Amino acid sequence: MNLRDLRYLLAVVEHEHFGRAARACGISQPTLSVQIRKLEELLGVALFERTSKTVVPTAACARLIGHARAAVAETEAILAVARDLRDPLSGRFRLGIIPTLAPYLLPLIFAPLHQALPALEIEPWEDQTTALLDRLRAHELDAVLIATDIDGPDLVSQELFAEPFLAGLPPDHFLVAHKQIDEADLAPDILVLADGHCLRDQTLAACGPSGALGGAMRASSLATLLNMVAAGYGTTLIPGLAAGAAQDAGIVLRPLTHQASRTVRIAWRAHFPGRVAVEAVGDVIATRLRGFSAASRPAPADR
Amino acid sequence: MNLRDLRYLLAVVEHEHFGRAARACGISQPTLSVQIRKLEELLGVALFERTSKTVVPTAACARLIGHARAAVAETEAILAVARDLRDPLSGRFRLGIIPTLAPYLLPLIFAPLHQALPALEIEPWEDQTTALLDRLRAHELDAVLIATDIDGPDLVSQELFAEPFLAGLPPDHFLVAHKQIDEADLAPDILVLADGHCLRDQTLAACGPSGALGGAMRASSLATLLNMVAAGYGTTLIPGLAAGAAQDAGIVLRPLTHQASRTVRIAWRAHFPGRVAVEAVGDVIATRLRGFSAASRPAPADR
DNA sequence: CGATTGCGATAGACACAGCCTATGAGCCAC
DNA sequence: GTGGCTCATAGGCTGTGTCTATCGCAATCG
Repeated sequence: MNLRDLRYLLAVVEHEHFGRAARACGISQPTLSVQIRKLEELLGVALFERTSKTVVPTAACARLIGHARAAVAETEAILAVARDLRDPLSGRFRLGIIPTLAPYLLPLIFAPLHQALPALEIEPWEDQTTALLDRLRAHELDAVLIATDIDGPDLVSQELFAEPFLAGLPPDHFLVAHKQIDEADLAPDILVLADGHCLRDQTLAACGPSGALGGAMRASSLATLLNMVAAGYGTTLIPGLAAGAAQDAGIVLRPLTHQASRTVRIAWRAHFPGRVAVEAVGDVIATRLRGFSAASRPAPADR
Repeated sequence: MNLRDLRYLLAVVEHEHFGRAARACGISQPTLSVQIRKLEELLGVALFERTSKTVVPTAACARLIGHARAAVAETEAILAVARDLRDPLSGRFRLGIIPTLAPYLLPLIFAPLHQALPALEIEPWEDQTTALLDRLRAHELDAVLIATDIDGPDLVSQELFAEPFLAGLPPDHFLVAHKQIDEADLAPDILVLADGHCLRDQTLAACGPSGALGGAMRASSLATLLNMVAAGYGTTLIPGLAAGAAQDAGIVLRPLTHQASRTVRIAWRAHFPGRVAVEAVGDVIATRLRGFSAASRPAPADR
């Protein structure tokens, strides 16, 4: 049985006239006659009582058309829903973001995203990189914002912007006297985040593994870390976007000699059909952050 | 869009695997891939996120499958209902019967009909011939039992049995002395039914138009007529099937010289698809009444 | 009363859509 | 690297839905 046949059936029921029903269906009358006849043979039931003057639905037909109408209506609904869903820049967009980025980046991009992609409902999800990638692979996220390179061939990513690090010092630290600080000089009393935060690895990579970096001193969040540095427990690397928060906490910032930085990227499943939405989101973020790394570097001062 | 495509869609959603879904649908995997691809193009929406290892429905797909399931279910319902309706010897059967026949014929045929056609629900409708034919033409009846020939080419009929007439006399009527009565002898004081009853016309045709037949004396029902005859108001022709009722009323019956009779037939629309049901009903009635006219005639005594 | 009109059914030709098999391309495991 | 799994692609075939042309029937009209 075919949906087309059901439409034909409904048309004949409505018009009680093969010629007019055929015209309404955009087909010729013989075609309609043949198709109705076939439907009757398929169902094993006479659907219409035809004379040269009248076409009247049989009792059996009356029992069937309700279901036929419902079936046709459901397929119309499918088309209607599909039409609504057609715009890839609409609907829910579940975006994972790492914790050292989310609190500082989200306030910057929320408004631009809403303005550029008004139909896209961004649903942020904050977790560490590995958890985000797991959820991404499990189709529980549509894209993630991370600061590391990604692995397998199942995921692809795009660079959005470079986030420079700054040296974060307690106000009374002896390095405060320096205008610029070598990453390695931070190592002796550097504080880092707990395992799993990519910022921890990035800090260690930039400043070198200092055996001294207080074993117990692993902050569970960047906010905690900032407060500990401000309280004089040690130094740390501050991601550029958190600079404001660090200063608010009372931390003194200094540019780094080797301009250590991390690259923020958006990643998604290689086969994700909503790729255009991901790229649109990425573009908005990259545009909003354009010039950020340059501006926050000590140098050119041209903007 | 095609129902087949929706079935394919549901299969892929269920199996999350093109090969197995194709096998479940009884088609090859390439065919399924192509059809799903076409459906996606038609809807303008990606339905599945495919990798070499996994097939996962997209969010859009999840929004659609409910409707797809409903549409498929409705068509299954159509097939199921049609299966139930397929037996032409089942369902409602609206049977019109003329008033001079119904009370006496129905008790005879109800049980045989129910036994022979248990799935057929006979719905009797009692009215005069012209009203019955109107309703028949209006598709409000499936067949009618009448005692006249029918007209147009839109209706066809089949003879069921001959119903002989008997002379009906008041017990004290002078003709009671005769063993057999000539139809014409009844004319002088004959009573007839009201206009519209075919029995009226048949009586007049058999006995000849007697100018004397009391103008005001037109009974509205055969039962009334019988009682009036029994009370001595006149004579009449009694249809054979009403013989018992006539005797119960106190009427004396006598055979007729010319063996006047009427033919009971079943009629239906020439294009009525339920023709087999009509003929089955007719057969049951004819079988039940077989030998009736012979038996009620005075003669052969061989049965 | 024959001609015309309007109806659905039928016949034959054609084109397209769905199906197949064979093959390709990507990924994974051994 | 090779074999095996996945889905995608290509090319050829068949079935069927479609058309136009025509028929048969019944009602209407001049």
